[in-house]
This record gives sequence, structure tokens and C-alpha cells, in this order.
Amino acid sequence: MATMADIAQRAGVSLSTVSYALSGKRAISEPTRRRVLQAIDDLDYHPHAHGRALASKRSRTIALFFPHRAKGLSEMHLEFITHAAEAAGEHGYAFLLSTSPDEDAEILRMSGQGLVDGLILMEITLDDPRAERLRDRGFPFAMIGHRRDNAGISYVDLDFADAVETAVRHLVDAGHHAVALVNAAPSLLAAGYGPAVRALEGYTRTAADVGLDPIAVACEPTPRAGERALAELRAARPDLSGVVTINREAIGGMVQAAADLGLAIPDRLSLVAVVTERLAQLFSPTLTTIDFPAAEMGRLGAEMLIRRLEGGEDPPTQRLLRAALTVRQSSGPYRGP
Amino acid sequence: MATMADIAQRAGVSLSTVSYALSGKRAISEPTRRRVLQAIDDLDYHPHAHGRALASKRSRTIALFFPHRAKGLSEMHLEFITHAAEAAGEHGYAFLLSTSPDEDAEILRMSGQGLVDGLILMEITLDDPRAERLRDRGFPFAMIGHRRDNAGISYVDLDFADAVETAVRHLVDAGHHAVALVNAAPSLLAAGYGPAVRALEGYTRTAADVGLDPIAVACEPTPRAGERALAELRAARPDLSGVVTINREAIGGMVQAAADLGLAIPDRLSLVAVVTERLAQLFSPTLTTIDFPAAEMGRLGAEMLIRRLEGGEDPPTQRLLRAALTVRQSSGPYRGP
DNA sequence: CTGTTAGCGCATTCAT
DNA sequence: ATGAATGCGCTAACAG
Repeated sequence: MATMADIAQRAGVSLSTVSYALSGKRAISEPTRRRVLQAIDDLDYHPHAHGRALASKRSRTIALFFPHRAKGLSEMHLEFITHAAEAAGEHGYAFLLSTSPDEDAEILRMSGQGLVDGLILMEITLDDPRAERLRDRGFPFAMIGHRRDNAGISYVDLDFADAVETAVRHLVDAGHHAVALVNAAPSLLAAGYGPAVRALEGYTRTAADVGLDPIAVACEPTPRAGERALAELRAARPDLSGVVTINREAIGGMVQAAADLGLAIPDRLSLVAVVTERLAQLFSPTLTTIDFPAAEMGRLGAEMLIRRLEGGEDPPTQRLLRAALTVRQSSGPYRGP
Repeated sequence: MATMADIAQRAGVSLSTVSYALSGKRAISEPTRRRVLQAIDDLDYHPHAHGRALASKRSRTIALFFPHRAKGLSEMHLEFITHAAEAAGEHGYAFLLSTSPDEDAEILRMSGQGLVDGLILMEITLDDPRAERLRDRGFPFAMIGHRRDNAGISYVDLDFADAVETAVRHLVDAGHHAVALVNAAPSLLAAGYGPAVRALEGYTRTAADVGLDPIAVACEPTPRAGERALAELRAARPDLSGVVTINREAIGGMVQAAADLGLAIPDRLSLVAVVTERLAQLFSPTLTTIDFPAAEMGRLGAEMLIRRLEGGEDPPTQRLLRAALTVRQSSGPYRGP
């Protein structure tokens, strides 16, 4: 492998001239620059990432923390990851993926030892402790998701409260008088899982605003639980005609229960889910959704981190995305997912 | 940040002693080792990855190439990626994810400049050119998937032919007399997409072996196409009672078509899909599957690469996994996915 | 068993 | 506008 020294020799210049020709950090005469570039081309030279990182104290690498401890793997996470990686690549950054269960140790290792210049955090809880630790260490990071207190922190997130509000209003506008929310798991809600908490907030406030009785249940992420949830909701409210959910794993079960109860979707029951378009498209027609902008979120997460690394310090970028509702036409009763 | 020099000073030993105490590459007396470890603990020292990489010419980093050009993002890919990353982490390797569309340039950059020690390739075609290029360069890599010619190459893949055979035999044993294969897209089949080609092989040979008329169709990865495929198959063969598919995106449509045709699943039509357990579980009961071992494949891919890096050994590891069939009980007609 | 030293490939400060 | 020299943090000879 060619090194800068090889280039220097072949171009008949000094090592530092090659370096400066590459970085443009000081003026180089046109003739010498051409000779350098020619030599680089001849020798198929590519700068050595580690040598550069050592000397410059910048690795041009960012990492995404994805502790997949729970079972929550989905196509949504894949979109976060791939689009964050893609954005990083476009900006000349390498992209490291860490799935270490021992996050604290990893954070120290990565933030302390120059392995990466910055971090992206996912699966943020309302009082996520990792964010504080990184902020205290003064280490650059961005979040996909957000906390209760986000002072000085860059993040991008879906506005779940707004998403649920949009869904509920859509149903109310369509004439529904009883609309329920099927939320994430009880344990997540209790643990302060942001999307669950905010979905409930959005639902509650919208129900109050439009004069609907609030009917919200937390539901385990399984089809089985989805079946039960819908059956119980319907038993309690025989006039139930609309359901909004952020619980993707429960959708299949809710659809099954609807059929078992003789509630054809969308004719006798309307279901609106907050999921990625990719998931919605797995189903045969009739999944009306609030399109989860996972790809955009992944991309923005990486970009706001890199912007911060490149120079533009404070203030942090904070973006709460609003998602659009897509009505997918039905050619008959829903039999999704 | 503490460096090895700081540790050496605090422990009252030389720099190299610290290095050797850490690497274990030469004997260190117990007392000095303890002093060194104590100093490391006191100063919260962590080795600097880039310094180490520069000096040792090994980065302890592997990269996974995931060109997500097509639309083929799914929970299956996520399992490949996260489990490969996890395995890498467990072995002390950092995990780089590259989604660069310009793969050749990336391969050169990464393989040439010491950024990574080895690569994992995905989405392998029957005559994948990337593999040859890497083999010619003598750069360590492993594949998730496999080519027609795999001489000297490490890989792990699902045995699609075997998977389809298992599915067909399962249906035949259950008394079906007309079993069709709904394959991947025509374009993929034509392009030599391994899973599609091998699924067809396995289906054809099994059909011949058990005396079944071969009924195979290639199908675009959409519910719409799935609907049409099933309707057409049924029109051509009114006695069709079993369908095997590797086309996850078409499943929802096939289920819908079945219902529209009055074919209750699983009572009047049996459907067996080669998909991950995670996808199967999105559906309400009754998706019988050949469980796609994506997690295991990701993990094995990383491990066989790392084994090669650590041991430097030929012969390559080549593993064709057989997947088990899981019958999921039905509590009524199928309304999945 | 331990210390001294020479790089690894590059960015950067001093010179000129 | 260019060169020479220093050092980033570490590994691995080379010397005891």
C-alpha cells in the first residue's frame, strides 16, 4: 500500500507538501499540486484512516448505539440504522454499530478513546441516563427520540402526540363516536417509554378536545394480546367503531379479533396504525396509517450530529416531525396485516 | 485521557511493560502486573484504538456491506446486521456498517487502507463479482449467502432448496395433491438471485421425486402481485390446496386472495412461508413457516470471518443451514399476516 | 523478567 | 510556496 511518503518521493516534493495538497490547508502552486495528484493517481493512494485519526485526533467516525436487549427489532429500526449509515457515508464519515448490552462501558470506551467522534442514541426513555452522562463528559451526541428535559441536546423524533391526534381527528371527522387507543405494553408505559407516554397524552387531550370518552389500553406486543384488547374494548363499548394504535405487533391480532366479532374492516371498524410505510405495504389493501418517517429520522440524526462535529456548535438542533396520514383504499374487508 | 505513558509512570515501569501486561505477549511478574492494573484502574485508562491499529497493523474492526439499493429492507436484514454486530462485539471487534452505493470504491478504500481487517458481504448473486475481487486481492471476507463457485470462500447461507423441499414434503405428507411454489420476482430469478434459483431447484426436484405436477410462478414482492398469483394459480389448477412461498411481501395478498376465493386457511388452503420467526409472529395464528435462521446466519458470518482473522487458516468454513418447519396452530381461519 | 527504541501514517509547527 | 522535524498512542523488535 502506498503511503504519503511514496507519493512525496514520486512527485519529488516533501511529505508535508503532499499533506497540504490533500487538505488544502496552505497554498500549493498549481504545477506541484498537479504532480502530487498525478502521483496519487499513479500509485492508487488512499489515505490511511488510522494514521490520520491518530495525528489529527479526529476519526471521522460516528457510532450508533443499538442495544437490542428487548425484542423490539423491526423494519423501523432497520430504517433508522441504514439511513443514518447512508447519511454518514455521504458526509465522509464511517459508521460504527454497537449492540453491546453493557452500554455504559461502551460509552466510555468509545467516547474516551477517540474511536469515534460522536454518538447517536436510540430507544430514548423520558429520563434517559445515557444522555446526561454524555453531556457531562462534553461528548458530542444526538438522539433519535427525546427526553423530558432536552436542554442542550440535539434530537429528532416523531411527534407521537401529534400523530395520534391526527389519527383520532381523522376518525372523528369520518363520523366515529367511539375511538379507542391501543397503546404499547404496560411495562413500557410504566417505564416512561416516550412514544407510549406521548401517544397517551395526545390521545387524551384530543379526546377531551373533541368531546370523546377516552378509551385507552396498554397492550403487550403480540397478536394474542391484540385480540384480547380489541375483544375487551368492544365488550366494554359496543359502539366502538374506531381504533388507533402504535402497537405494530398487536395489529394482526386486532384484525383477527375484528373478524371474529363480525366487524369487517373498514366497513364496521376503522383501524389506523402509526407504522412505517414499509410495514403497511406488507398487508393487503386497507391499512390506513400515520406514516412513521423512520428513514428521515435516521438520516437527520446522523446529519445533526455531523453538523455539530464539523463546527457549528450550539444551539442544538431539535426536530419533532409531524407524520402524514395515508388512507389506503380497500377492495374488501381487511385481512392484513 | 490517560495514555500508556501515564500508566507506566504511575506504576513505575516502562511503557513496554504496560503494553505487555495488557497483551500478555510476554511474561510479567505478578507484583508488577498488579501495579500496572492498579494504575489502569486508577486513571480509568482505555487503550486508544487508532494508536493500536497503527502500530499493530490490525484494526480489530470488521465491516458489513449492505448496499440497500433495492427495496429489500426487512426484519431479516436487521437480524443479519444486529447479530453480526453482536458477535463482533463479543469477540472484541468493532463493527462498521457500509451502505455505500459505490461498492467497488468502498471495497478498495476499506480493504486497502487498513480501516478494517475483514469484510462480510450480503445479497450475494450466483456469480457475485465482489467475491472474486476480494479473493484476488487476498483480503479476508465471508459471505452471508453463496455463489455458484465458492472455492476458497467462507460463507453461511440458508439451504433454500432444502427449505422448500421440507415445506413441499410436509404438505404432501398431509395429503395435498397440488402444491405450488410462489417464488421471488421474475427479475430476481433472471438475475440469478440465489434464493430464488435454489428455491426453484428444490421445488422442481421434490415435485419430481414425489410425483407432483410442478406449478411454480415468479411473483413481484407486493400484496397485489400475491393476490393475482394465487388467483391465477387457482384458475389454472382448481384442485390447488397447498402453496409454498419465499416471497414475504406477497403473503398478505395471497391470504386476501384466498379469502376472496372462499378458500379458508388452513382448512381449504395450506400456506407455508420461508420467513423469520419474527415476521411470522406479526400475524395472528396460523402462519406455518420454515423458520429463516437470520440471527444465526448473521452471527455465524461474523464468527467465521473473525476465526479466519485470528487463526489465519484455510480451509474456509462453509455452512448451508437447514431450517425447521414450525406448524402454528390455528384458532380459526387465517387472517394474517 | 524488564527497559530502550524504532517506527506505524499522518497533521502540523517551525523554519526558510 | 515548500521542507524538515516532531509527535499522536501504541506494538514489537532489540537489548539486557
